[in-house]
Amino acid sequence: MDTRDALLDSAEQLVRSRGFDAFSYADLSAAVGIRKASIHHHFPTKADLALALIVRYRAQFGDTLGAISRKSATGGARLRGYLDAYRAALQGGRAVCLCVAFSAGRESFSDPVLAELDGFHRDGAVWLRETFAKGREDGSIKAVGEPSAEADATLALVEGAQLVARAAGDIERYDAATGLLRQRTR
Amino acid sequence: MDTRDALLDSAEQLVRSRGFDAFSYADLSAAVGIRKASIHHHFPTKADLALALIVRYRAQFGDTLGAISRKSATGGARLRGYLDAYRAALQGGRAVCLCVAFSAGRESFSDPVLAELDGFHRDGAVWLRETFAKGREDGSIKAVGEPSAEADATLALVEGAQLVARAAGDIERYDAATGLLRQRTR
DNA sequence: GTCTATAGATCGATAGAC
DNA sequence: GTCTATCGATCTATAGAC
Repeated sequence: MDTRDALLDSAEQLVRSRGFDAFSYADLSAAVGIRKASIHHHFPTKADLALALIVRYRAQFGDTLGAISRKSATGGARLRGYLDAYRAALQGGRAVCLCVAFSAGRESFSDPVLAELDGFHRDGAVWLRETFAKGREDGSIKAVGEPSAEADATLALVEGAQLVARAAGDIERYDAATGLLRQRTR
Repeated sequence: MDTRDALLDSAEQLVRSRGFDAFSYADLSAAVGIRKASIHHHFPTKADLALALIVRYRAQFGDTLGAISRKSATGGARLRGYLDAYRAALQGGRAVCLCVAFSAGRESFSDPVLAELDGFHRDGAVWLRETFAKGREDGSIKAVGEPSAEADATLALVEGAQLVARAAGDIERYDAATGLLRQRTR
């Protein structure tokens, strides 16, 4: 793996576990094993690093959603895959997904970063809307209301569940918050 | 109002709009109109300030929930009051409530602060559980599942809705995320 | 209780050798 | 592309006069 990717990987982990404002190039230097000045060669400013992180994350998460779609026969299976993906990102309660971390620190970011963050949320809402529409058609999700309203509610639910679970450092909170929704897929 | 309260008020606003790590005693000094060194007289360390903020917020929010309970005749009315309270805290999309801000920055806090934060979440979950139980009895909330599961889901939903709305700087996102739940109270 | 002054650390970022 | 060295700004916190 080249240095740029290693920097992005370590930076993403630091953002997700500590927050964007709470880690420094010194932390990143220690994690990757090169000097602070060398990081600036790859990402001249921290704003450049933030943009690279969110662009990569949005693309990767789009791939993840595509993979869930392909292997899920029903809308309910898709929704369970989505809940599982956010659950895995919690790392047992020691991190949140990058979008939650970025949403929480939105004051620190430039407009291009905020635009990507908004795009990430819109991507997720579109995918969820299709998922609920499918689940309503095939009967694999119970009591489906307006799909776009279900999508907006589900996006907020999983991000809030991550936040609450992370605050307590306990992944049980995520399961408790998402339990009713998961039950609707059985 | 005495200086200590003025400091807490300004600090709370700064935390909710920028995040705990992203404001400094210099910002607080400018907001309140006394010198940085004078702030240390009231709150020797920033950790002391954090604890005072969350303790006060937990107590105030408990009062708010009590007031909602007293003026609400049904479980549904209580739930609408809860959704309204979190909506008002958004300040049009320019801030989040203190618990969301603290949850997001949990790495910056000492154990006593995290214990208060957890207490805040437990208080809210207990109140919501009673609210859903009441709404199920009096028929003012539709399709109520297990009250404690409804409570955990609702807490995560409103915190996530705040996060998404704040990220976009648009309170419409809060209304979109909470619309289905609100509909269940009609 | 508020002030001036400053300590000591850390921050993001840059210059220039190799 | 990575390094040493360093800059100027900012951070939390303290000392001591008033």
